[in-house]
Amino acid sequence: MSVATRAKQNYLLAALPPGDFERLLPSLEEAKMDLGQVLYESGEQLKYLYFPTTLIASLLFVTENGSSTELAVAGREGAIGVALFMGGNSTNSRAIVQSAGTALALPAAHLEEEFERGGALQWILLRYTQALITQMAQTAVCNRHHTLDQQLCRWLLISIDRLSSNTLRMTQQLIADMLGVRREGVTEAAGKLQFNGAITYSRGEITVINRRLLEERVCECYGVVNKEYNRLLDDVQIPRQREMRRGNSP
Amino acid sequence: MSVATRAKQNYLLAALPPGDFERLLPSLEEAKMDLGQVLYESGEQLKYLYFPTTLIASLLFVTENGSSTELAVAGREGAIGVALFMGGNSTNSRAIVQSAGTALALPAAHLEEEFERGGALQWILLRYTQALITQMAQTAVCNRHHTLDQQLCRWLLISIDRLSSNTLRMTQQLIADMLGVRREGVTEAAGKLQFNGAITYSRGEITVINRRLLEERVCECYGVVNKEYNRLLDDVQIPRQREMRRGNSP
DNA sequence: CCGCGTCTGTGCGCTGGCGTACATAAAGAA
DNA sequence: TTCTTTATGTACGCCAGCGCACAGACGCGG
Repeated sequence: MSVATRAKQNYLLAALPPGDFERLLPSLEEAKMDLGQVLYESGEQLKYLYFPTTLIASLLFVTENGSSTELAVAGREGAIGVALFMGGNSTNSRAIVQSAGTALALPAAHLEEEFERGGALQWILLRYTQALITQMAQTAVCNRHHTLDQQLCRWLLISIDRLSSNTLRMTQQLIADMLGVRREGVTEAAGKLQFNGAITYSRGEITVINRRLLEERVCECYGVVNKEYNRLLDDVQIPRQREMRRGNSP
Repeated sequence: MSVATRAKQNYLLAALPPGDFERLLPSLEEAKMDLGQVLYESGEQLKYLYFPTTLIASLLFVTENGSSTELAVAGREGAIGVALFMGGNSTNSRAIVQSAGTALALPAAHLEEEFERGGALQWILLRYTQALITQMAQTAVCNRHHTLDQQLCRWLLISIDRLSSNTLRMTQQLIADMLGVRREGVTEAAGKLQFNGAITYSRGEITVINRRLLEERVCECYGVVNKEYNRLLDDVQIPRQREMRRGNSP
């Protein structure tokens, strides 16, 4: 598969107008990554902006005492490493691969160069960042107000939305780490979902067999974030018909 | 007090190089706002980017059932309405005045124009946004892992950091709404702090009398966010000595 | 000065999630 | 096979925070 074909699998890259897309292409490096692999570490100088094509990554924060919290998830609909163009070049969070696959890596220097042009890439990345902010904000809300059961549903939906299959390779321990809860809590919540026929699982493989049931149980956060993504990305996905600038004149 | 003098009270504006600063000045409108006043509503088209000079604003998300969560706080060290330049021009959150005071309002059109230049203002606003992201992320972490007692300490410190006094006009009910908890919970936590001599309060007025005690009790989140702000803002505060571009070459 | 609205204090039962400890079960290695 | 590791199930006590109900207490307006 050519890099161009791969690149089209990432929604942000696919939304670039032809000129910008082709200018970017030679700088993109394919990266195949396994479950648990670290894209960047907290405080570390970022080297690449990653555009996932098939992988999913999780943005985690790890506290002093070792407990963690997932702040957001990014897959083919987004990019990983926004601190590179926002300034600072590093984050407090850690990004790890939640589902193995490939991404295209854009070296920091090329990203900066392209971002500085102030063209389509800048515009798209900023909008995506806005969507990412929404996701993080909703995570804060969800952590405050919603039950573990609901959060697990949300997490499962978010994950399979970014995959082409509805099977995840993921132990309950790992899910617990993402959600920042006890593993036993996940066991219990997952048990209920399995009992209700929403999912099946065994030893590190979870399959969603009835998506509707998850959607019935999930909290509003899932929908809120999706809606906001769509609002922002709908604009992005017809970039050629729009003026490549900020503002939303009709 | 002249607009220029006022503008210098906001750290972001103050950090602009003379040229950019003066170009911006005529567009800035002074706004005096009271406690509880809404800067923008969820989903509403933003009209201004606000640079607080003395007021503090709270970014809130309100869920379907009416409970709320504070996502971040912004005062003279920042700006309110980042969605304006990030794209989308609206947010899911609501911004309300948490402590009465003044702000300078930059109309959306002027902001866009200036942002498009890709100069100092863009650079500073993006960095600030990165800091804001950190704050939101840490709120998510804090909501997950830390106790109400700790969160109240954090909230108090964040607030007085943005004021010149250490007295807040704020009822416990309002604090509870910000933190997304019960009012009774705040009463209890505040009671402990008063007993320990960290604060005093009565009927909508809280005074921090021993900051150290708060710092001893607060969770790591407070420090993490501050440190990241400083890392990002230290660069900003010596803008004339730096090249006004991204990257952090020594 | 009185009355009323607002703000704060307190009590009680409930539940979600935690910490801990240990039991079973499946996959892989020898 | 048998042993070992890893994944999942279950149980028990504990506590933070919730929801609810109501009791002072302060302050303002009439």
